[in-house]
Amino acid sequence: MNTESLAVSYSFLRKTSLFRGTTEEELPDLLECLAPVYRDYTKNEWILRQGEDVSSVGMVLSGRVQIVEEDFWGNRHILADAWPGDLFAESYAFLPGELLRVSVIAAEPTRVMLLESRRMVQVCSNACRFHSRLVQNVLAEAARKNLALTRKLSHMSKRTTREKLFSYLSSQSLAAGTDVFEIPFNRQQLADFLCVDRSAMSNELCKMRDEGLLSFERNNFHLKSKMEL
Amino acid sequence: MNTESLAVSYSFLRKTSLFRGTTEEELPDLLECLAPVYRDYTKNEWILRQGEDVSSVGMVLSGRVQIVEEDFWGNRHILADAWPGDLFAESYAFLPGELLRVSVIAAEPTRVMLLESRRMVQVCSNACRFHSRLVQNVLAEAARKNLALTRKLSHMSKRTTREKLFSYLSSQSLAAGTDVFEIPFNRQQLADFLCVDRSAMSNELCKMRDEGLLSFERNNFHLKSKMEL
DNA sequence: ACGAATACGTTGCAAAAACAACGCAATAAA
DNA sequence: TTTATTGCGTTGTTTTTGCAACGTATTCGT
Repeated sequence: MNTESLAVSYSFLRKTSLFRGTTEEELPDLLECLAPVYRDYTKNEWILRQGEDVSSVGMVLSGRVQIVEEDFWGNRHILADAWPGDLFAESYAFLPGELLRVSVIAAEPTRVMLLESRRMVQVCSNACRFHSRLVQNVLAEAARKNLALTRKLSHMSKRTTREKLFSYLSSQSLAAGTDVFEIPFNRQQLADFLCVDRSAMSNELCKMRDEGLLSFERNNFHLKSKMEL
Repeated sequence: MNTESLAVSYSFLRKTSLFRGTTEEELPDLLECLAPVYRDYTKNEWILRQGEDVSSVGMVLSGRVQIVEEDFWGNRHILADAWPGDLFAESYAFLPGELLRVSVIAAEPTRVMLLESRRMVQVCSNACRFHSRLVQNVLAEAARKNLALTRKLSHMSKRTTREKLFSYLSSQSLAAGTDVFEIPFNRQQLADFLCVDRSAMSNELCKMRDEGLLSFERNNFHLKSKMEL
């Protein structure tokens, strides 16, 4: 692990969810105020280990990291990838005393930026309005993630594949505002998202179609209301 | 719905997750700066409706509200209760343009406080350091919720009841730091949490015990490591 | 001490899901 | 054009689950 402090491209940062909306001119001041720490890791090097108490938000600048979980028996599960611009450990950083339940490892040679959460929310005489933007972005990201998790959970909490499908499709339909809509998944991806078997799901989908509850072609669906039955 | 603006007890507010850590003296200034709107609702009166675009965080002051979801066919599901001190619609409030996918209804005669999210993150000449505390609290709550959802999801994404149990118990064991630990659920609550049938779960648990993978008595569990097998 | 309520395990059966294997059409690559 | 590859549906078999019903020990209220 190398801790040289090299420059980051402002244009790159301004595209990230964290710094979105900051102007070219205020970004340098903001960065100075945040006092980021830059670190370089080789492939397969640990960035954060399960059990640590972190107080900084991480951002991938280049390369790629994996969020992994080791269970009681030492089995390792990959929970997520983080690509350039993505944050990691952000939930833990804002919860002092909460120990990491996951580890973060560099999947490739990777450079990251660490931002102390304290500095992100703290008052700072000269950069308050930049902080305000930063806080808005962090809150919006947390909120977005929260809603996505809540929605996924509401589908997955259904007992049968049919109910999971209805829950998901109903949600998509309401989001689209019409009973005819397109989904962003193919069958395998939808099955993975709902945590069910693809063929079983495909089967159920066709049964539902045969019963007249809906119709579809590829990713295009049409939910039938009670009126149409 | 009544919009009288009556006082709130400071001692009550200081116990809520949102205002935790504020001092008795700074709270009045902070409240003035936040310009809360107070509203009273009768039983079964809608507070927020699906499809609305909210920009304020709600807090229940007295009574109780329910977060409900209406699906494509009009079936109503109760997603959660919010009690005095609890927030609602907080994820939506920080996402401008994101339309409510749930409704909020008063389950009893209820008084709520609405706080514009803009005012919570905005710079304000005289109360910056109070805002800093508020922002910390909001972020910490979002982070806490996020972690809880992620963990629950990681259990629920397992295919079989046995795997769900292992995922949950392993997580509890790691949190406790020992292989002997207590869980905060009885069997029915655990089954509800993992979204499986109680009797099927009980059955699986006993099979796992008979196979020597773990032992338990009531809420006390002991996970056996590979060494012990 | 008594009956009621609760928590938990157990069993059998029917329903549903996972799994594996295969066929077919559409698309992409050679 | 021919040959892989991908996406999707279909079928049959095995495993797992949900569901309903019941037995028993423990707790609780009176």
